[in-house]
Amino acid sequence: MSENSNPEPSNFIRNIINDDLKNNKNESRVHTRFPPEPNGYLHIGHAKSICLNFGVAQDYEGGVCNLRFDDTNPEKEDVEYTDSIQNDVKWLGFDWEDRLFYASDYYEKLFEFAKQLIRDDKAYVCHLNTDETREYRGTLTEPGKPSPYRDRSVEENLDLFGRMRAAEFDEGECLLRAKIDMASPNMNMRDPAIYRIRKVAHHRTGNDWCIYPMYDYTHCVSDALEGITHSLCTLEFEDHRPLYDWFLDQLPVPCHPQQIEFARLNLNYTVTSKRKLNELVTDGHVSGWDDPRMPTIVGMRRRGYTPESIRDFCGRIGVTKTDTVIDVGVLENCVREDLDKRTRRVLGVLDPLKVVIENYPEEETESLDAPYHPNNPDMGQRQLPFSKVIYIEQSDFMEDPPKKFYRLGPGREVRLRYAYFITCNEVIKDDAGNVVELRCSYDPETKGGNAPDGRKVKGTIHWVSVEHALQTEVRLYDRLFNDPKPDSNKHEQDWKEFLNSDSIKLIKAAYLEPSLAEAQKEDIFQFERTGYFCVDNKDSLDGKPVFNRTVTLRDSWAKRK
RNA sequence: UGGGGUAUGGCCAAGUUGGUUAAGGCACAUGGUUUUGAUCCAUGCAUUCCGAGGUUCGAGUCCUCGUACCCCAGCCA
Repeated sequence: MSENSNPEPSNFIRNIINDDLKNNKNESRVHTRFPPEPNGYLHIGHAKSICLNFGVAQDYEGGVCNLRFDDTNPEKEDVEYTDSIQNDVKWLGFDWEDRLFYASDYYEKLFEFAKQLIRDDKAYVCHLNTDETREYRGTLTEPGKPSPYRDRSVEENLDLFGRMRAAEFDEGECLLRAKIDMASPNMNMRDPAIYRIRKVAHHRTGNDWCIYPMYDYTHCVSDALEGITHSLCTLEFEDHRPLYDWFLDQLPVPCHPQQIEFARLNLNYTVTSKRKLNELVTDGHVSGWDDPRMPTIVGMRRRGYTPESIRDFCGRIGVTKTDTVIDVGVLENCVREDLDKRTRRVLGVLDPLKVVIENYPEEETESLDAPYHPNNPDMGQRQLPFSKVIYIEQSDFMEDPPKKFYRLGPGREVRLRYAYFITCNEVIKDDAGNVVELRCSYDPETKGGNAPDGRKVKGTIHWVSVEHALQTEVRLYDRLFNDPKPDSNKHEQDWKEFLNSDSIKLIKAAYLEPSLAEAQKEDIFQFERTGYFCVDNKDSLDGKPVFNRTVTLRDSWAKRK
């Protein structure tokens, strides 16, 4: 591939790496890692980090990226999540090859390193309880004060730490702490915890351990043990960097990776905090983590978003240290762009209005050629059955149309896509005055959609033969929230009050062209003039696909109204 | 003056060591093509880079002083 066809994005992290390479730092290696805690499902925010970490590695000669589970808090973690996370990363199109690691792989080494810290008088066992620890820590503006246990001897600390591991203490009874600086203006340096006691089973190590290492201690050491060169994380860890470096400076680790922080992704009309996503699920506002309205990877997948579109999105938004809120429209646009070129066009009527073509023979059915893609003949074509009674979209008829309305109205002529010109002769209403049926006539000369006399029609509408239609369920999804910033802390209201009550519209019986009976799970189509739809990967049955609307088409007509 | 960060058009974002007309995408607007009011194509869209001073022949890029916003007081990550 030529390099100009898809130039690498320029961002501050790549600039740092370029400099490092120029200076022969890290033996000119580039080694990153994606380090999720397996305590939930991955979402679009994680996708940014995944694309960054794997993407950077991919783009440099010999660069690699590890998948590492930061599993140091057994109470919240589970194999359900390690499984789903691996699936999601793979689905996004990335490959960690044989480099799947767990922080829990390093428990024994971490324990030995901790003893080293004690021997060097850089760590001590502290018996302050939680409240006391908080008091001793001081506040943002006042320094903390040293724990009364801070000056225990190396021997005593070694003995105590061994007994912590041997389960001789209860949860919360004591901690192993780093001995740094209780007066540091950086709270993270005020003798942070290294190990705490948790008498719970770990999803991988079972009951082997009753003490678990903290993130700050574990992460930097894990990075170093794996030979990571650039440890990319989000902005809130900026204050932790001195501690990251402190641990590595004390310990005989093989290398000292550089932590670099970037801004996490925020999307408007969306929430991405794990807590809130979880609340949506447990409170039943959505059907699960994979509800098509969820910003989770599984949700977006079920919605019909493609890995390509998500990767494209992550590339377009850039990587900076600026706190920003990206317009979801950018994501939707990436989806449309990808789907436009890859999906087959089909006809489907979601809100049917019956049309009887009076001059069309009663029993006749004809088969019409219909290409799958207007700009790409390679995608082939299928046959469309046409007959006397068809459905068109309710919104494609107006009894009293405004100017600029190109569609059907009394006495008007339109083209049925790939079929004939029809003219509306009569409007039939029910007792309540609702339009229930149109009586039309067709021009046999216009088969295929062109008039031999050269006359033009302004509008082309989609349709489906009633007799041949596949009747199935279609779900129209929309944004989950009405407000651009549902979780802004400036709102007085609870974020859930901004839930969009119309985020799902269920159509029990939509009428689709019969070829769709063969659609397979996760196939995506464009229903002409209405949007992109994907076959639900859960509720679809053989021959009876259920469709989820991925995203609508752009609609400049709707905008005009 | 607790500490750490960030400020470039409606939303993102590029802008190496100061040097001509401040990339690009999204959005928006207008025109063209079109059997999807889709796609596609063309054009337009920051006398200005948070503000005020200053240095300089020349500053988004350097200096000074301000302002706004974000993060930090888990035995979570």
